[in-house]
Amino acid sequence: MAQSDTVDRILDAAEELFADRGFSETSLRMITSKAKVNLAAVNYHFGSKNALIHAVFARFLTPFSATLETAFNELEARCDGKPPTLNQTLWALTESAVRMPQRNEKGISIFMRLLGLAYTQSQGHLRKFLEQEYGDPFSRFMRLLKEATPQLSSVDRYWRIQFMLGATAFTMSSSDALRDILQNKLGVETTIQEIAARLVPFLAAGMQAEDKMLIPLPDSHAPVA
Amino acid sequence: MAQSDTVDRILDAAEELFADRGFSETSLRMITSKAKVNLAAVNYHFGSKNALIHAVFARFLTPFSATLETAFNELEARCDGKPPTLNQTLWALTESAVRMPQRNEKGISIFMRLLGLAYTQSQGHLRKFLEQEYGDPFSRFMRLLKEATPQLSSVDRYWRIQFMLGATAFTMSSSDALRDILQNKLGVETTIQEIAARLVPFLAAGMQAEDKMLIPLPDSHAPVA
DNA sequence: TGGGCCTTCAAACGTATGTTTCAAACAGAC
DNA sequence: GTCTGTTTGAAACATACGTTTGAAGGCCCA
Repeated sequence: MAQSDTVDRILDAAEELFADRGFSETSLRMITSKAKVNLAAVNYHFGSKNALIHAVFARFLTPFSATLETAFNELEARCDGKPPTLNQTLWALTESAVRMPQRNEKGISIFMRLLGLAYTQSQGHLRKFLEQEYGDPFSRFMRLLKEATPQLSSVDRYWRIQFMLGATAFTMSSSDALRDILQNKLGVETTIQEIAARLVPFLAAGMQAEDKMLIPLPDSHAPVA
Repeated sequence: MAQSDTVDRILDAAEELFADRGFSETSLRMITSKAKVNLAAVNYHFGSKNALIHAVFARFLTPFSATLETAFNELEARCDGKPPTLNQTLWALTESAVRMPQRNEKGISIFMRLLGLAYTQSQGHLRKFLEQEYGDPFSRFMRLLKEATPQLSSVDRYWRIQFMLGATAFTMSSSDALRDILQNKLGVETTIQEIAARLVPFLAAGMQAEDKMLIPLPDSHAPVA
């Protein structure tokens, strides 16, 4: 198949370049020359650069959200009635991500970085696209988190979820570089699974921290309640 | 002074636009028209767009790193001999940020977002600039963290610091958008101080989580209590 | 008042971008 | 083999960008 070959080569090149340099900083010419296809191929197959960005996300996110859906189904079935714990919920997500069939060894971390970029760069179109295309599994995850942390106020939970997202997206997105540093400095090898194994307890502990405020702001500043 | 007026107006406009839209997505023409100065003024006063970006950071970071230095000094003096605790260290940082004299009410949050962007967008020149200009207080902060968590292995500490950085950078880098969402969904107003007050305990709890691993590695679907 | 210096201004420059065009190459069906 | 619809190719398009230019304006001090 000439077509699907071209399409996939474009998607592969775009995915990697976007993850390396961001969306605006990656030109169609970089993508097409890395993919060894004609410049016009992008607009022919995808219609526009924005549509290509969406396609890159869809290629990963569509199967992933299906995997996640069944993982959540199994989890809820196993807990019949009772809400899953925070650890179970986090682990169901982590597992689904790690188990995703990967095109290559850096598949997952590339994609994590893309998600982080999507969240950070205020590319309006991307946010809208992700929300209306994959809002459902996300809402479900949020619901599970809510049921697993009934002791938190809505506002607390909201922010702590953001903190979790941040720690995850940030770490995963730069895990290649971080692993290299660790390798050089401490001579330790690390797999993405091991990172996840360290991350989940960190997140769970943070999520369940009891106090909003351990230390009063010194002197002149009124502490935030 | 006509000059300093122009320079400051450019810096103000640039700071805000960069925070809103990122560096590459903000053109000099947007900046100069928002600042109501001539297009050439940027290259005249700063030399280039990159130099302008550096100047935006320097205007905040230079006084901030001085404030931070004295905060660390005071903290270590107060603890005479003993290493400051994790919470004290985190708060010293947070406090210094919050106490910075602000040009306007959104000063701090704008700048936090800029720092987040600097960390995520892999603008090479920016990273190099920040490292060699403000690397010292950062190293000192790292040393304090190490002394505050002697129970952690180097590897554990390394990763958990990455998690903290991630949660912070990521949250700050999108804090405006997040606050908007929160405002619309729950009708709650949030200041950057309140976000910080929620973030620090989250980080401290995660940093001090006792277990590396509650859950078996993902080959088995075994759940966790 | 006039000369020198710093600053502003409008206009242009060269380059890079996303997108379009249209002819050539190709595939499969009859 | 010829025809038809799809895919590639090289080139051009219009636009936006960062930067440079050279003249005009404003200010201070001799």
